[in-house]
Amino acid sequence: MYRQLQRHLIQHIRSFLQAKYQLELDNIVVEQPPKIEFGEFALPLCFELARRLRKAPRKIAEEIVAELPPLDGFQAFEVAGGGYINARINRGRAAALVVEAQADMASAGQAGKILVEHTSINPNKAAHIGHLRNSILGDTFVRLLRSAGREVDVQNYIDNTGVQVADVVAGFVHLEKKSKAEIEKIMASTSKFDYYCWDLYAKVSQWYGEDKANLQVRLDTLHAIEHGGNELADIADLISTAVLLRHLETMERLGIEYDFLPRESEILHLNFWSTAFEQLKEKKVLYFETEGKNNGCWVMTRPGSEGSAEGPDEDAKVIVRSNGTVGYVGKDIAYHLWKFGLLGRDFGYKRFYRYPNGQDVWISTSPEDDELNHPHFGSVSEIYNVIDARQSEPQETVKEALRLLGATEQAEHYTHFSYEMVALTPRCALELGYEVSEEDQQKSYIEVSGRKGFGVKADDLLDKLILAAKAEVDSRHPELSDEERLAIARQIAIGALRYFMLKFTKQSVIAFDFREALAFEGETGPYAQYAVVRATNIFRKAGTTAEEILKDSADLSPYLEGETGTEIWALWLLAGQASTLIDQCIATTEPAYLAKYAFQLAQQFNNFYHRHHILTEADEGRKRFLLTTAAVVRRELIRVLAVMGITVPPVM
RNA sequence: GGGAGCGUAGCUCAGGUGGAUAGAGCAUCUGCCUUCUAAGCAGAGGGUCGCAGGUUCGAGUCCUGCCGCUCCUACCA
Repeated sequence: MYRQLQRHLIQHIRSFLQAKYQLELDNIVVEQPPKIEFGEFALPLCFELARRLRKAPRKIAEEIVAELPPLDGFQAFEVAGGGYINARINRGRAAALVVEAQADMASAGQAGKILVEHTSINPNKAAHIGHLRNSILGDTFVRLLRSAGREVDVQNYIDNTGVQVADVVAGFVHLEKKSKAEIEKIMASTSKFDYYCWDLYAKVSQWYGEDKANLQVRLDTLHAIEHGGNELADIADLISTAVLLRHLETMERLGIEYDFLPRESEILHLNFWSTAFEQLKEKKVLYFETEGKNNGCWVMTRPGSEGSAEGPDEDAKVIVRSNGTVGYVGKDIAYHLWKFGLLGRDFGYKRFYRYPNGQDVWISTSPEDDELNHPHFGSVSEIYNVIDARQSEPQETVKEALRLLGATEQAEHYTHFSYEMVALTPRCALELGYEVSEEDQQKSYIEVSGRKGFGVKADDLLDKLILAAKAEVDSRHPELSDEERLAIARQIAIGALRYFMLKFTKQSVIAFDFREALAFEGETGPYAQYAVVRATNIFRKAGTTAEEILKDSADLSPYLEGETGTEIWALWLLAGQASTLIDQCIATTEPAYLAKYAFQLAQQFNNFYHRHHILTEADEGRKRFLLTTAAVVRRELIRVLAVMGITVPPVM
């Protein structure tokens, strides 16, 4: 409702300004007045006009208000403050729009498929809370896009041939002296092979520090894996596939699913790089350095730098080393050319995993294993890479390479969805039994490190949340079966976790603390879920449903006037802004706004719930109005929570 | 050295392209369960928006300079 009316208002003002002053404003700012009594929209444009028209803002506002023609759906335009123009909408009409919800549905899907890449955890250890932030942000953004009618493919990039996997392979083979068969036995004996690798990974990192020769083992292992077709590569494939499956299971617990898993092994073996290298050389994006410290390397000038006037550009980014091997940025350039359909090559595809709903996850594979009738991923028009802020430099390099290759359009639709890391508070680290140095104890947070085995595992946190929620549900609903209570506890735990990860803005480091993450009160997911449950209870006790109430609505305008009416109208207005918020979250790639909105809507509903007792209302018309109010808020709250991947239990 | 970001209540954080009296949650204190579930509601205290200048009708927001903190800046991935 709000989004639609706002568009009409801007259009109306624009054409009026053109007719009256021959003014063409490309950006008409619309705000919401600080108080609902002032109306629904506030236009500060007269302050801007004051300079151009050389008149006092208030004077201009009076002039405009006096001559502005009426607009359908709007009741009045008024001058306020030092020169604001406030607009009042017709409450009854607007409320009817909210009830219908038709006009507010996402604008017809724009053309062009979008690719969102998120999660991309190295398949050598269990997922931790930092990975959770990535996946939850990415998954929520996917849901935002889909709710706006966009077609989205979700990719989870698997670096199955990198050093991190090599580290664990070296750990199994050299530290634990395990054969492939013995590793397979370990896998079969545990349901959490990723946990086993977590500990081993930490041990290996320490082992490297003990002897320089061990570092050579690491390098040799890496090279064997990259080359492929040997025992170590087979073991790497075995381990990385097993850990990847664990990651999919962990994410599935949170309702996070993928469409395609491109692997680095295919990027290597299908020679994506050599094709990209030809293009990069031909377009002179890379040049061969013949002197200085980068002598013998293929390098790229850094974005923003003009290179040095004389002598070699020592600051240039090395893409191909002097020994002829390519770094990961090079492989990433090739991969991104593929994403936009500019590489001229494709992966092989095979099915890897099937979700309970029948949806398949595909994985990249060699041409021999390519399944018939597979879907094609890639060749999209827009991409979003959910990758933490530390990688912004390489991300810029890839984008710059696209630009220099002439793919300017694609580079513009390349978005690094950047976010800050999750760290642990020193208190939390101590609680977990880690040794914390004096120096670290003084810090406000300590960075999580998979290499040191320092962090909170995703599955552990979720288990802890479920346990805490279960205890609450047990005490509140002894009449339910254990199975039912567990199902509810799971929904609450997921709601708490997803909301927690979304409530912070992306650029804020989350200093993780169990006390806050395990909270179910205040600004949390369960708070919003509870508001919906309360609304549901009203309809159940009234012997009807919210859907039924919304089917036929009378004229609500009589109940939206006066002091009480205005107070309830504020709730309607907020409920009518869901689509505005979804648009805003997409435009700014910031899901936190939606979390904030959901909380505010729940908060205002709880307030309404407390002040207006619906079932004992004697006036039938008024009772009907209050029920409609609850039904509308409930529907929008459920819708917004669903975009955040949060479902609502039947009772709490 | 260069680049990016951050600094707002005791703590954790919001504060679209400058706009009306700087807001939440937690914590502390005071009330409210015979009512549609108290995972809730109402209220109180708590602020030199890091510091100093500048831009203008107007600055937490923009510019400059300081102070403090973090990350990036390898022929590792």
